[in-house]
Amino acid sequence: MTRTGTSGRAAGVDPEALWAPAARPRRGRPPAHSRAAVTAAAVALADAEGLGAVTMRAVAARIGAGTMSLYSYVPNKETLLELMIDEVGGGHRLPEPSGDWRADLRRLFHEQRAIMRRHPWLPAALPARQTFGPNTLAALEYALTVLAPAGLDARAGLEVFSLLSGFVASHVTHELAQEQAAHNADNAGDAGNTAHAFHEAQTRYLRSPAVADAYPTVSHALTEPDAAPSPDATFDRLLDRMINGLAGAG
Amino acid sequence: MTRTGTSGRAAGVDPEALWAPAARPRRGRPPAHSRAAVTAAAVALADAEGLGAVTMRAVAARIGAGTMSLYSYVPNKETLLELMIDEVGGGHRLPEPSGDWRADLRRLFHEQRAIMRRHPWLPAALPARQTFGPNTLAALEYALTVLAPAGLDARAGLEVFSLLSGFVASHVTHELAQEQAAHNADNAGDAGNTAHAFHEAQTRYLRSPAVADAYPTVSHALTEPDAAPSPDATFDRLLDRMINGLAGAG
DNA sequence: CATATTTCCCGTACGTCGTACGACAATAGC
DNA sequence: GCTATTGTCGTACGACGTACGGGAAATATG
Repeated sequence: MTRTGTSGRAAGVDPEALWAPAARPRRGRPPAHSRAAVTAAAVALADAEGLGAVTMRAVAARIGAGTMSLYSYVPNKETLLELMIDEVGGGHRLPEPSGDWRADLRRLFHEQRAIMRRHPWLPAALPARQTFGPNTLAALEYALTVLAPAGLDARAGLEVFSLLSGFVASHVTHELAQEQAAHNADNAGDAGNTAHAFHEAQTRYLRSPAVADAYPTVSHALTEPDAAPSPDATFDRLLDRMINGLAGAG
Repeated sequence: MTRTGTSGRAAGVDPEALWAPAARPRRGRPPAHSRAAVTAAAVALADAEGLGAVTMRAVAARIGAGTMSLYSYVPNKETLLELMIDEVGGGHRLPEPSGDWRADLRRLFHEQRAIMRRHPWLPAALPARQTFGPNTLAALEYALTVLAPAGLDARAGLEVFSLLSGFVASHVTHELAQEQAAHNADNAGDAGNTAHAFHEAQTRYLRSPAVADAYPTVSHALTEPDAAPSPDATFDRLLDRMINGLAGAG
């Protein structure tokens, strides 16, 4: 392992070289793969088996390459994660701004939600990572353009974008966890059985006198079977409130 | 390594046993340390050298124990992280609800911000981890109690709490990153020199024609030296907006 | 076609991590 | 003392990210 510095921040790679089209030399053995192929394999792996399954060895195996061959295309794993994040950001469909900036923002973050649901590892991969690939920049440019008529300067626009993205990520994580829990409750089969058992133990704990006496409201709130309202409607409602709260009054 | 299941979710340990006072047996060799001491050492280590420095070996060394001795007090590292999170949650000072629920909420999340600034690893450790230790539950109970008169049921209250916590974490991360950048810009000394160089390369990239032409607004917004307004005032303003947006109208 | 040059492939190896296992040590009850 | 019980921790295993460098495959030059 090679850790630089004391915080978790990775060393960082020249962004120009990272995101440039990478002109190929005209001499020597041609590469058997490509950065895009490596990234796509990593994304597919994360989609199928979770972020924890994305190891250099596993990604290499998936494209039929030796482990160390990956380092011809990607300087290190941290960078590969940034490439993955930007790659899935290509799923955005961004129409022209309509003039109604609230509606445009809604559309943008609905797209973000859809992308995150398609790639459940994304919310976990995002925090504390700044990615400036073309797809990420495109989404950001769209948001800032749309927000300009709302009376927000660039600085405030960045803040709003970041907070709304964080909201969407956190909300999707919560959504998916709840759907997973519901799924586990249904089939008592062996798949996800340990997860179900853990959830039961947790509920038992939260209902125990030790908890229920000291924190009655929490105990009740967390153990109610909660007749979940439509996830889509909930998201819409919360997103609207966030947009109004954050960008509402100049 | 022992990974259970396909997602990154850890196996999970019986919460009752985890958070109970752990009555000591009256026979056999007495423990040389305690769960609290292990947790405190881990927190101190994270405070001093970052979350990445928290390894079982390092924590053990800090209290003068063999590495494997830690496993008498803590079932695994994931659980130790949960203990750390709850431990620093003990920093909350929660006065009686005043009747003005907006003011009470503001106070609560100001406390959260202060805690996160004191323990900069906390925002990174929080996401996708559900902790139900006494301090976390106390803060949650406070929030739900305070929110009840605002016309939110338990389910909505949980949502609001989770979203506001996420906001604070994301905001503090951003704050600290900016302060770090400002610090790096000042001293061209060797400490943080690579970080400074990386930031310069990034700025150069964001100003390059390739970026500036395609994403002019972003390029401008991200490379302006931005005369940062008072962090405290910014936080206050955003928190107010979030509170009004999320809990504002029934 | 032969050779030199450039580029890429990837087997091996190192250091680090979390943690399973089990021999050993220290206590309390008999 | 002896035995049962509990805590300590040295050793070891299987993962991980990745440095290193020898060999293979292509092109350029003659």
